[in-house]
Amino acid sequence: MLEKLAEKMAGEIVLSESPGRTIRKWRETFKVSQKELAKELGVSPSTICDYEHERRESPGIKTISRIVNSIINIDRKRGGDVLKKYTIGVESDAIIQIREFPIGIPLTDFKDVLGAKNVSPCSLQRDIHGYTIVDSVKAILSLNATDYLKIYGWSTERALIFTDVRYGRSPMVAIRVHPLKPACVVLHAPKELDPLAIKIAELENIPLLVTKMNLNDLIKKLEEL
Amino acid sequence: MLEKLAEKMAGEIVLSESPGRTIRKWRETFKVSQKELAKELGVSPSTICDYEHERRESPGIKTISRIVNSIINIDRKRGGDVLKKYTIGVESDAIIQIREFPIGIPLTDFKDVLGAKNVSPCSLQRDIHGYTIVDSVKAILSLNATDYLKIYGWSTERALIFTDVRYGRSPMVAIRVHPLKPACVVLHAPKELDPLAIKIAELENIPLLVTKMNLNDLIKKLEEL
DNA sequence: GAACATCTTCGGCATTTTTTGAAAAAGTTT
DNA sequence: AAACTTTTTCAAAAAATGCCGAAGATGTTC
Repeated sequence: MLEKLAEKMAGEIVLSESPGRTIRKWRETFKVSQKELAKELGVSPSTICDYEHERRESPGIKTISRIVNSIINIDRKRGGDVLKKYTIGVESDAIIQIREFPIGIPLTDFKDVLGAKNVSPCSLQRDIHGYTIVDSVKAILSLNATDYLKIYGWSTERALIFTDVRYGRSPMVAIRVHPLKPACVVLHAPKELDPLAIKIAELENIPLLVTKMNLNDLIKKLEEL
Repeated sequence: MLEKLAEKMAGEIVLSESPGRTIRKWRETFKVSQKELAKELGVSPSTICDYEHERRESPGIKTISRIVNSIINIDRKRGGDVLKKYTIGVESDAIIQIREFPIGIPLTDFKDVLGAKNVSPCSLQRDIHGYTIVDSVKAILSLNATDYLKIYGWSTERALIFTDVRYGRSPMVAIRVHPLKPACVVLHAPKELDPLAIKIAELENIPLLVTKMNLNDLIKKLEEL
């Protein structure tokens, strides 16, 4: 989530008609003075001013990267007040990871990477555009209906990976009652598998995969995708 | 939507551990050769290669901006095949505009800008972080449950502005049955106002505003926010 | 309005970028 | 394996960035 904000800031600056003004906009949004920012960056305040006034027409990306990170960092040191405004609601630790793929990848490839098995009678003939890894127990405890938005990154054409699964029933029930349906559900190392979970998968026509891969390996493998 | 993709590309490149590899990732995602990209940019292919190999540690943002725009442009000239993959689902014209504010703004300010009236008994003591303008008739015809995600940009702390409104009943019913609730609903120039709409607003405790401002003016005013 | 902090402007210099073109390397097709 | 396209490497020269520090302008607070 935070990563996305940083990317948004950087992207906006780069593509802006007036990069300097955009830098300023963000600095002011975070209520950081030039002096403060300069100190964090280890440069003199006049340098910041020069950037904001576009004395350099095309600052290097390292400079932009440092500026963005410094602004965020200053806010963090202060307690992250502005940051919190962007991380909708509470920064729940129920969501372990959210990722988007640059382009759709075939679900079958995704399955193979996970070393997973399709336990539902649903076809894997489709592409997904990202995945979300959710701690199923924490999710039930901490996520309210609105927070589900977070589970879906950009599109619903994504896989939902549930970890810490008992029987796989509650994750599927949650999906059943919610209007936003993922393209695929992955249960990570369930103790047992509730037939009802499979039934729901069938009803909703959402492929249900099961993997027993170690969680860290799984995350690593996915990151390589 | 397209703007966001460009921003994402630029932001990713700037903040990447390896900007060169990220440039390459995007070039390849769009299936553009170095030569082709070089031609579009008006530089020699070796230049592109040098960037991808980070011969320059911190290229200027103008360079990045040109690269991102060129890649997208090439795809566009070809028919926008890759671009389409990013505009999740159909580029519905039901959504007229989506915007995020850098920071929350008081709902009362928002109301004043619209020259709107609060027809519900709900308090305006809250901030919103963005708004979505939706053509209510087209929305009913073309948006399915999953597409509602699009209506909500980043957060649900936003105003939903419905245009082309008859009585304001169906927009409110849609909100009633959906788990994601906006912070405020604005009806644009309804012919009449159904009491049920107000009742739902009250039940859900969502302020219901009505404005008669001309749509173009309204969009313009909002853009100035 | 004096004292203060914040911001703006700019000369100047070391360091980098930007870019080319040519030649070599790597990958594809036939 | 020849013919082809695409990618890699690199020296060199002009241009631009990155940065400082001092002096002036602008705003704020007491």
